[in-house]
Amino acid sequence: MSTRLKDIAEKLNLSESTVSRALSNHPKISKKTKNLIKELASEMNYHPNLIAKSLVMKKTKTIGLIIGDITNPFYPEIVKSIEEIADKNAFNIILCNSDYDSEKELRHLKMLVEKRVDGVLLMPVGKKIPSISYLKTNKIPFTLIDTTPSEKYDTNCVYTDQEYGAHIATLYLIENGHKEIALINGPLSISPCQQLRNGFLKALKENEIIPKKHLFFECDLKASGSYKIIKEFLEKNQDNLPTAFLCIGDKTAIGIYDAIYECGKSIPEDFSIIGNDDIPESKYLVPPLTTIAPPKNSMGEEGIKLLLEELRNTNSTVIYKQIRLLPELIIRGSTKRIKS
Amino acid sequence: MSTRLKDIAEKLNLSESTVSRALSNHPKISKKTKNLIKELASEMNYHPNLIAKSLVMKKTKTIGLIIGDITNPFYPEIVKSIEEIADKNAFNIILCNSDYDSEKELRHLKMLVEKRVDGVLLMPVGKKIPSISYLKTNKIPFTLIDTTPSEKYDTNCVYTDQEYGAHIATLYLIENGHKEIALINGPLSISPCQQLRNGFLKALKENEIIPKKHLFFECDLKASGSYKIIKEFLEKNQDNLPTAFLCIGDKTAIGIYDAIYECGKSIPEDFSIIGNDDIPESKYLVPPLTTIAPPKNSMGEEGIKLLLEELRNTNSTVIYKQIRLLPELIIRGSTKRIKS
DNA sequence: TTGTATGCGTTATCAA
DNA sequence: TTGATAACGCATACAA
Repeated sequence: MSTRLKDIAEKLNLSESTVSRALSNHPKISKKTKNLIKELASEMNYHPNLIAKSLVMKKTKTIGLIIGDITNPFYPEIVKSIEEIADKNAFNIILCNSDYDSEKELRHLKMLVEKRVDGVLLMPVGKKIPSISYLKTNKIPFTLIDTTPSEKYDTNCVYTDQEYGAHIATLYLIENGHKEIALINGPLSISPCQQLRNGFLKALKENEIIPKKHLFFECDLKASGSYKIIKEFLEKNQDNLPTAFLCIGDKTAIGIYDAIYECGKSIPEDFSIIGNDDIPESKYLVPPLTTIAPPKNSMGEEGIKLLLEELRNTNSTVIYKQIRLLPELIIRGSTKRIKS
Repeated sequence: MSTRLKDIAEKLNLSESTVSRALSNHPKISKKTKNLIKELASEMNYHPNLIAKSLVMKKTKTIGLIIGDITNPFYPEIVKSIEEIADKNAFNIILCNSDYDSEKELRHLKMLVEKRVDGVLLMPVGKKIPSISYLKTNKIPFTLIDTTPSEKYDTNCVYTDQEYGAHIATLYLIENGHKEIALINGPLSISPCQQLRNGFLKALKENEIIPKKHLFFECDLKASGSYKIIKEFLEKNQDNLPTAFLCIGDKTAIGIYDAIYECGKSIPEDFSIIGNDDIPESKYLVPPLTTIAPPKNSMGEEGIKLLLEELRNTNSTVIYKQIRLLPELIIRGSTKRIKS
């Protein structure tokens, strides 16, 4: 049994309240007794029971963080900056992996609510409606990270403008003489893929390049997905080939590297490639991958800050903020100027 | 205000206790009232307050996990397997980064204790004495991951036998004709570095190779550390060069890659290199890095299992287990057979 | 400046 | 099968 306020109080013939006050630096207490109490407390190896305190205060000083999978190199930086700022504000993080499964996400969410976390940071998977409405109906403060808010819900969120990223990446290719650009996208049902497409089309249009149907591909988001599709494409087509690939993710780009190399072609001599995500291994690829880098640290920082702000805000009227962050094109070795 | 047992009880003219029993599937309760209560509970959007429950039960179903830095690619896999198994056992994880600072580690530890986590999983930094004795004196169940127990403490721990790893790696080099092998180590004050050295020396001795002083290096653990030292070494020495490098970490190996390339030499033609850690980017290096791979998943799994076991064990006598795990040599492209 | 009493939401013990 | 009551460890309003 760990020692309680009561134990200290009894030894000193004081009341629990004074002990409580002494230990929480309450103003109305004499220096003498305060020091006395503090000394004994540390002698008795007292550690306040934050569970009991939470019950009284209705605050746990912990927030829930739900991500896809910490093993995905996209997340660690985000998680780190969140934990860092949370720590500075005396909050702890309960980390949950949804494994991109919205049922699991919801299950975690329920647990977090039952544990009475003060708020939730959510990086939702595909259909985010159930989780969001759950949070809403239970009035849990939360902010969404790396997702655009659906129109139906007003929420705190921070997102990176992927359309912008796709746009500058495509412009960069065009400026370097590329006109036949393939878009290796993921399922169009999810927002980032739509945004990639939009930014891509926008850049094409601005340069009066007509999109060609046979250069649009849709794969799953693993390296193996793009590998298969592009390998087959390269084997079957000798002409009408693109000079560049714009990919929905770095993993996708890696699949394309493999496909290209297996066909005896080289990068960037035969094809320029741009990825998206800037996962750590991308800079070690041969050649190092040019990629659209999301502002991971900012996403984490702004996300947790937004949440903490809402937690501090005692007004009943909450004003939701949507923070738009811009990705950055990191130019490495997988892109090359060609004669146009 | 979220709804409480009391709210449900009042609406039904029942006592709190029956409602409690109904909701926790207590046997002694009639089906009728049970169903009645359950229905109303979900109607009223009831979520049990686990804080209150924890206070009574003295169990929080959450465990603290302290690692160095989630941004270090060594950790995510470990964290993932821990979270997965914890989840299956209805536990949550509070994640803390120590940033390899033992004061910060201790600070986190105190917070975790105050939050009354049921147990702690600790991947301690250098001097682990303060944290461990803190856990001991407070009787917090814990297990150490990726660290050998100091003799003074008996604790639960899972560790990988780095001496074994260094041994098989060195043997592999020797079998492939290498005799002049440089050891790029970290500070000998920390245990893994000593183990690396021991395994290395053992293999040398078994093959009657006499260790040469000028082939022992001691750097910090960043890529920049080994880079500087080896670059200088290669520039100053034309002969007496080693044919292979055994490194304390993959990062260290990356620094050596850079140094070697800048001196116009190549891998593995001029030098064979073996790393240690198997971080994700290593397989994308050119050439892909041969490395000693710690059993990350097993470390996480065995660690959390050990802790859960201790938590389940209601006996007052605890038997501590030390689980020894073996690393594996992953042979990729950075090592080559030479004529001996 | 200190003490008393009450409540936070739950489970558990004992009666009914 | 159900209910009343105490307890978990703390904070706070009110009284002294």
